[in-house]
Amino acid sequence: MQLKNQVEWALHCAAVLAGLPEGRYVSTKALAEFHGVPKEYLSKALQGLSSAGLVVSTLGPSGGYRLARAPGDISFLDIVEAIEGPGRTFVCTEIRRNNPCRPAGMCDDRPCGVARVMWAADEAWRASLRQVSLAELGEGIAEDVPADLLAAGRDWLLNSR
Amino acid sequence: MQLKNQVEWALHCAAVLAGLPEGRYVSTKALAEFHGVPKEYLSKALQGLSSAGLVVSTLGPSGGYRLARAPGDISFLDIVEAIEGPGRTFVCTEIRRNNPCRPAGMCDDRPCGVARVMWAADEAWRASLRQVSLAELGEGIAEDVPADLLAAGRDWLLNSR
DNA sequence: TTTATTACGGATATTATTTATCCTTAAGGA
DNA sequence: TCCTTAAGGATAAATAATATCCGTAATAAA
Repeated sequence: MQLKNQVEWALHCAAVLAGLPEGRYVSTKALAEFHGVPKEYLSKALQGLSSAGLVVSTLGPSGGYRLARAPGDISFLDIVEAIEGPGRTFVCTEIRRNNPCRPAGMCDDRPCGVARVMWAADEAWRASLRQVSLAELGEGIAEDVPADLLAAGRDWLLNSR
Repeated sequence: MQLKNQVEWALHCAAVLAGLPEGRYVSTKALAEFHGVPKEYLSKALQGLSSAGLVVSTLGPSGGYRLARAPGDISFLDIVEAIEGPGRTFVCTEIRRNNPCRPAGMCDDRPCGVARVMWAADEAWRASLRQVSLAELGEGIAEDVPADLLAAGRDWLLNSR
């Protein structure tokens, strides 16, 4: 079980967009070259962010994407779900119903005991992702990378057309 | 991203094994028919549990599997990892290295900020699974299913050959 | 107004993973 | 001796992930 690599790409793109000056757009092409990933496929990930309402797009030269909300209002979970969908990692196929000793309809109102535990773990995962925003990601990155290098990245992205 | 259905099968098999009298074995065939899943493929899952040391197998007629430890000493995480492997759900491909503005070797000692957050969520998931044992699963199931039905299931499994 | 650039979406191809099935081997019990 | 079993290798089928290609409409710049 592994998350799609588009999740990684989307998160890095979002991190980059979060660092840009208000109102500036960056194109798929620039994001793809900056991250060294295939443009056409990255485009699908960005469309996912767009249809989830996390980013806003605009057409034409100088078009591209920007965040739809403040970085503090976009969580990791928002982005992961935009790419992976809202489904759970554990899917219960109700194999308890195949039990030959089980009367039909028994406990059908209550989720299977196995699923209850697995879903609680899923929820712990989600809760962990929900509590970290792009703003906090930015703070973490600012501790790793000197400010002038971050600025150089911004300039590269904004002047790459 | 979805867990394999073998995870569900393995958990249900483990739950069943946890409810058996000490020292009794149940065959792949019985477990497969009880749960309504393909025997040959379930066998692979059980082999996974076996090579992870969670169950003990024995050959010949009246052979099969039993738990290797007390139900209280086997966690959900043990079983999930036996099937899915120990890897993380988020794999960092270090795309930050492709950043054209980044000096080679920069922060290579420190994991990427995106990965740090994703791995913390992975760890929350694991911690949640680690803290629930088969014994606790059994308690939860005992609340759902009347004792006589549980006994009927045990008998079915032990007398199915 | 023209032209270049862009996001968007559909169609398709390629590759990897999941989900099986089949068969042989060796061990164990009746 | 015979039947049953787990183990493991080989292979096939189905599904999902990872792309690539192309046409369309919108938009800004020239």
